[in-house]
Amino acid sequence: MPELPEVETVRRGLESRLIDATVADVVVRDRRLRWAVAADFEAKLRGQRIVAIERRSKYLLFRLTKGNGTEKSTLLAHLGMTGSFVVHAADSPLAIKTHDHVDVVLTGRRESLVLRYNDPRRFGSMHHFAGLDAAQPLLAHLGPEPLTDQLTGEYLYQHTRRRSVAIKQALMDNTLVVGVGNIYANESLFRAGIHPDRAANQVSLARYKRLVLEVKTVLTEAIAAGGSTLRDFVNTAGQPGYFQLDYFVYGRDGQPCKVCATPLKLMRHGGRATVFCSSCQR
DNA sequence: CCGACAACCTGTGAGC
DNA sequence: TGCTCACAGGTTGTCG
Repeated sequence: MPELPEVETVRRGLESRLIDATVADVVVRDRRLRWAVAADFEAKLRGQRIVAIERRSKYLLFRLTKGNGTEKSTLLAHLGMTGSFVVHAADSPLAIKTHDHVDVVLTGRRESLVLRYNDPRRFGSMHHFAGLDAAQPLLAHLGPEPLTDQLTGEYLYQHTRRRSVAIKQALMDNTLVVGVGNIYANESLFRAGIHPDRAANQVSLARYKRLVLEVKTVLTEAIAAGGSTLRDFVNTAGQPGYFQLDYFVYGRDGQPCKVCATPLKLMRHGGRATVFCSSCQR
């Protein structure tokens, strides 16, 4: 389901309802996520108050405190391919659906809430750890955030000089830059006019500058649209996205390029579909 | 260090 | 209607 814009959409939805709520209970129905949910997960979370909800790459970080506020910890969650968080009022009918794996029951300022995690493919994950630890193994090797000044054309150029992989694959490498998944890699390469199969070390500095501009633009547009609507994406109110981002290439193989009408081509990089225009992208 | 590929899972849609 | 197959937003781990 989620790429960075979707995760950011979820983060904003959760933030609007869960700040200052306190964990009253945790129910884990299936511990078998990407990594097994720790045996002491429920106990660690009970009594914690949510003070902030942040995002790093496609991870959500719920910042927590307990007691007088000096004891800080973090709930780290990833939605994988098919995970979703939906906030329910605790007193409304709550039929358990297939793949509703985790409930976090929260005492809010006005009403009791249930934060429910559903994930059919179970590629998502949940961890609780002490502190705000940037050294957490899952976070330690992540590249810069795309929507910060840390991502520049110069940065990408410098860090791809010895990389012969296709630019498409480099762009999706989380150690180089985070948050660019398959959809937005396809879209930003099209917008930048760069052939997805071009070796990363054969892309000029000028073209990396253009690519960075397009990555930032397409991600920003998608966030503004509330996350793209793809299959089962739902926001934290349980509603599907209301806006289908107007894709140039993603999912359009065989159809005419919206710029030059050349039929779009399909190829694969690491098992992931790449759609491109052989005329517009060089 | 780099790159290729398998693995983790279930659901859905296409084709027969 | 029902079966089989390919494929789907992500990331880690292993091997050469």
